[in-house]
Amino acid sequence: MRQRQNAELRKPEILRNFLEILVEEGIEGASIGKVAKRMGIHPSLIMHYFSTKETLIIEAVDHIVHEYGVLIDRMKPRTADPARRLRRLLDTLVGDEWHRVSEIAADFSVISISFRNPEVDRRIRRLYSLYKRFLSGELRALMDAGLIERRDPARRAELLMSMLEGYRHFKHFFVSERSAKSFRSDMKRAILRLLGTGGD
Amino acid sequence: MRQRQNAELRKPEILRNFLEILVEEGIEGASIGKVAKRMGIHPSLIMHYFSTKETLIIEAVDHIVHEYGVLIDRMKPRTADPARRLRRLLDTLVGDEWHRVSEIAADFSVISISFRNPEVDRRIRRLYSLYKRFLSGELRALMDAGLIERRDPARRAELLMSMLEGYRHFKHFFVSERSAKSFRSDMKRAILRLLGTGGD
DNA sequence: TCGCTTATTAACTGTATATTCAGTTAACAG
DNA sequence: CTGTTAACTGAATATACAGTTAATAAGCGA
Repeated sequence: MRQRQNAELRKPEILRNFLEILVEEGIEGASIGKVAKRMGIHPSLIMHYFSTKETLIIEAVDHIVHEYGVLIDRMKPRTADPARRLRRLLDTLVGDEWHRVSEIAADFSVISISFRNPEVDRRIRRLYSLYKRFLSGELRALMDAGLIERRDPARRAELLMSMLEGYRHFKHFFVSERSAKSFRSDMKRAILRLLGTGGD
Repeated sequence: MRQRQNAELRKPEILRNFLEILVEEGIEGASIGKVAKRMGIHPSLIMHYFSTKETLIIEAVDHIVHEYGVLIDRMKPRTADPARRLRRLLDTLVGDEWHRVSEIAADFSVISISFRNPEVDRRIRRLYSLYKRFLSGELRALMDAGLIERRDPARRAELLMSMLEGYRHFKHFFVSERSAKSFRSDMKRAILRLLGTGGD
């Protein structure tokens, strides 16, 4: 019996290690045995905290989803000035911070799991709903301020999310081929055009 | 020895069954044993044709990539009339056919694999290159015809691909919530706006 | 110090995994 | 009919897997 810790410390530590393996080896390579070996503990200790692998996966997904939730929350505007809000929104959405939170490899694993795991699917959908609600609200405010074209905010939000998801996906495959910077500014301009700002 | 077939028949049959399981259970659930059981053959027969699981995976990926390649090829215009070409291109890109070729669940699995398998990664990148080259060419032609705004065709192609990838991703999560039809027409209009057509 | 809770390990189970190898059977060419 | 090739099977490999149960040991309050 090496180190003795309590659940408050051990559980997140297990979760962290599981997520690391998920990134490195994908869901097909993420096993309880590997997590235990990496941590230098007995596999059954993991079973002690998470009674089944399924719950370990769910809690890992919850962790990722929660991090994105926090990020969305942090995006909430601190200023009333619409022009600054728009700029800040854009900078955040196509900024690096957003993409640093969670490894894209982990996200793909999670989505991959969601195809067969209804619980995981529900969580992703809930996150997207939150995201959409936030963006719709922001767009509506920008429309009211006359900064972007007045259209159905929810539908515009869906298009915007679609674009951002594609951006994220593509950045992974093209960031090395060409400077990520110019792709980012291209994307920003494309978003502004989609939203219908006066200029450009 | 039940049925005796030759490699030309057996190999693709194994591949087909493997892909089916990949869609149903993901890469984490796709095993040689399951494929064998589903086909009513012995696991070692699969090893006989594909000496390792790795090559089975690679050949499965090749199959999917090839199908997309064919699709891109089929998109090549049959008419010289630029307006019709633009319409046809749009219809194909956001059309159902494109998304029916391969199950999106399989695609996610493939991308998921690509994070750890350089061979698979290479194949995806090659496909994207082909796709980009095709789209760049088409956009250039449309620019020459004065139908869309004149800009760097390659960069516009990247933005377009990004948008389409996001569309594809999102359609899966939102198609039930709202009519896919209106989302599709929204997307079409967004693309036209991105490309910069005269009206809207 | 006693006793309780809980963290932790040890020793398992049964099943699934990919892969190997040696052998068998069918088809077919000479 | 014979020999060769290729399709196919069966059994066995070692390893990894998730999960169970029972035994220890540490910490802590009484």
